[in-house]
Amino acid sequence: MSDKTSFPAVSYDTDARPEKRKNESIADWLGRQIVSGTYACGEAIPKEMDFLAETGISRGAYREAVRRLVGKGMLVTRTRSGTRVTPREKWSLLDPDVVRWSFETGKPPDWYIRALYEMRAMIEPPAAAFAAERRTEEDLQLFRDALHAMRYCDMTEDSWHAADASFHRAILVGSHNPVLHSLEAGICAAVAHTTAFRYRDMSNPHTRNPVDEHAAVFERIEARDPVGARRLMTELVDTALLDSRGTTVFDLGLPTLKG
Amino acid sequence: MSDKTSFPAVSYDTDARPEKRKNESIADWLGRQIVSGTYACGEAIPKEMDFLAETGISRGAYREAVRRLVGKGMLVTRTRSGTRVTPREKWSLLDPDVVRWSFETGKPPDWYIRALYEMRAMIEPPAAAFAAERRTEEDLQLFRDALHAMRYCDMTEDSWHAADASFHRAILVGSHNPVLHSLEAGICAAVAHTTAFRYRDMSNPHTRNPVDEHAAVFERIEARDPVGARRLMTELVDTALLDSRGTTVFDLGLPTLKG
DNA sequence: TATGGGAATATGTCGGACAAAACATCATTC
DNA sequence: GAATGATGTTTTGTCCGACATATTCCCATA
Repeated sequence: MSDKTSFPAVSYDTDARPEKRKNESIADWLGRQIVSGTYACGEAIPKEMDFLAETGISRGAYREAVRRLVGKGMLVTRTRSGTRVTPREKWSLLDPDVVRWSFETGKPPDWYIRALYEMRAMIEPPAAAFAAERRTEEDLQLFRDALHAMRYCDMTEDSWHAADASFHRAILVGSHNPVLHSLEAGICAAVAHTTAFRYRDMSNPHTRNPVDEHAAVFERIEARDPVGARRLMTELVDTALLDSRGTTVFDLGLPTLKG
Repeated sequence: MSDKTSFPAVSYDTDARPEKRKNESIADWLGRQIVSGTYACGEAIPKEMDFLAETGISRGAYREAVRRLVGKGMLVTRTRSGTRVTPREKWSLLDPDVVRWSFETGKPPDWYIRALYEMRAMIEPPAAAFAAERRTEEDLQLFRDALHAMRYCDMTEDSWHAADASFHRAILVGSHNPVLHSLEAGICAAVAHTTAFRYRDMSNPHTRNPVDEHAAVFERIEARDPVGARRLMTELVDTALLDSRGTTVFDLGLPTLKG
C-alpha cells in the first residue's frame, strides 16, 4: 500500500472543508482512490488493520466510511475474504458523489463522459416537456434568475457555471417528477463538469455563451408548449455533444463494461 | 418510539435471509420504516441511546446502518441536533434498495408509481435504440432466453416475472451505456414491482401475456433498427402505463415534492 | 484423489470511555 | 432592553480493546 497515495495521516484537516466529519473525509478519500483506479475493480483493498496502522484512523470511523461506499455499490465486504472493489457496472454512476469524485480526480475516461452526455440526451428533453406541462410560477422564477445570471456573468467566472447548473436544475425540478428530481444532484454535477471541460478552451469557435438557446427553451416552457420545449432542449444537448466531439476524442469504440 | 414498529429485539434472524449481517438487517429495517412513513420527512428519528436500549443492538452496528442510509441521501446526522429524515427529493429514488423497500412495505404512493413509469418511458425507448446499434451476439442470447421463459411460463408464476425483468435488463445491458447499466437494478426493480401490481387482477381484460410485443422489440434490435426498436419500445411502455391507468387512480394532480 | 476437521485470519459485533459540536441558559455589559 | 459572551447540557463523533463469526487454508486421514 505504500505505493498508493495514502490517506493524509495527520494534516487531513487542512482540506477545503475542515468542518467535515472524519468518516466523511475518509469516504471521500477512499471514493476518489477507487474511481481513479488506484484499486482495480474486483480486487481487494488493504485490510482494516493495515489501513489503521498507516493512517492512525480509528476502526469505527474507517468502517463507517466503508459502509457509505457499500451503499453506493462500490465495495463489498465479506468476512475473512476482505473488502473488494465492485465491478463498475454495479456502481451508482449517477450518484452525485461518484460523479464529483470522477471529475475531481483528473479527466474521467471518455466512455464515462460520453455515457453521461447520452443520459442527458435521454433525460433532459422529456424533462423539459414535463416542465412545460407542469411548471408553476415559482418554477418560472428559478429559470428567470438562472438566465439573468448566465447573461450577465462572464463565462470564465464560476458564477456563470453555477447559473448554468441552476438552469438545468430548474428543468428537473420543474418536471415535477420526484424521481427525476432525485437525479438532480447527479445530473447537475455531470452538466457542470462536462460543460467546464467543454469550455476550457476559450479560443475555440464553439466557445460562446449559449444563453440564447437556454432562453429559447425557457420561452417554450413558459408558453406551456411541451413539443417545442422538447425539441429545443434536444438541440441544446445535441449541440453540446457535438461541440465536445470537436474538442475531444470520442470515437473509441464501445465502452468496456468488464471493469 | 414504543408506538412505532420496533426492530425485532432477539429473533430478528428468523427472517428470510438469516445469513445477513446485522448492520445490513438494521439498515433494511430502518429503510423500510422511513419509506413507509413511520418517521416524517424532516423530523428526527430516535436518538442512538433509545434505539440501543430498545433493540439491544450495539452502537457500532447501528451507526454503520445509519451510514448506509446517509449514503442514499435518506438521513442526515448532526452533532447534538440528532439524526433526521431528509426531504424525499433528496433520496435516491432509483436506488434498488429504495425501490424494493417502497414496494415491499405495502403499496407505494401513486405519485411514486407514476414517476417510475414516466422514467421508464424516458429511458427504455432510447436504451432500446442504443441496443439496436450496439448489441453483441451475447446480448442477443440474453433476449432469447428471457423471451423463451416468458412464452412458456404462466404469468402467475414468479419465473415469468423474473423472465420479464431479464428482458428489460437485457435492454439496458445491451445499450452498452455504463450509466444506463448502473441503473439496471433500480429500473428492473421498478419494472418487476409495477408489473406485478398491474397484473394482480387476472380477470382484467388487459391481463394477457405481452410476450409478443416484447419479441417485436427484440426483432428490431436483432435487425439493428434503432428507429423501429425505439418506436416499439415506446408502445410497450405506453401500453403498460395505460393499462395501469385503467386499474388504479392516477389522476391525483401533480405530485407533492414538499416531503 | 477425495474428504473431513482444525488452525489461521479478516471482517463483524460488542461495550465503555471520552471528544467535539451545537443548542440552551443565564449573566454581563453597553 | 438588546447584544454579547461564558457556561453547561445534550447528542453525535471518535477511539480503544476484546471477542464472535465466517471463510479460507492446510493437513491428516481414508
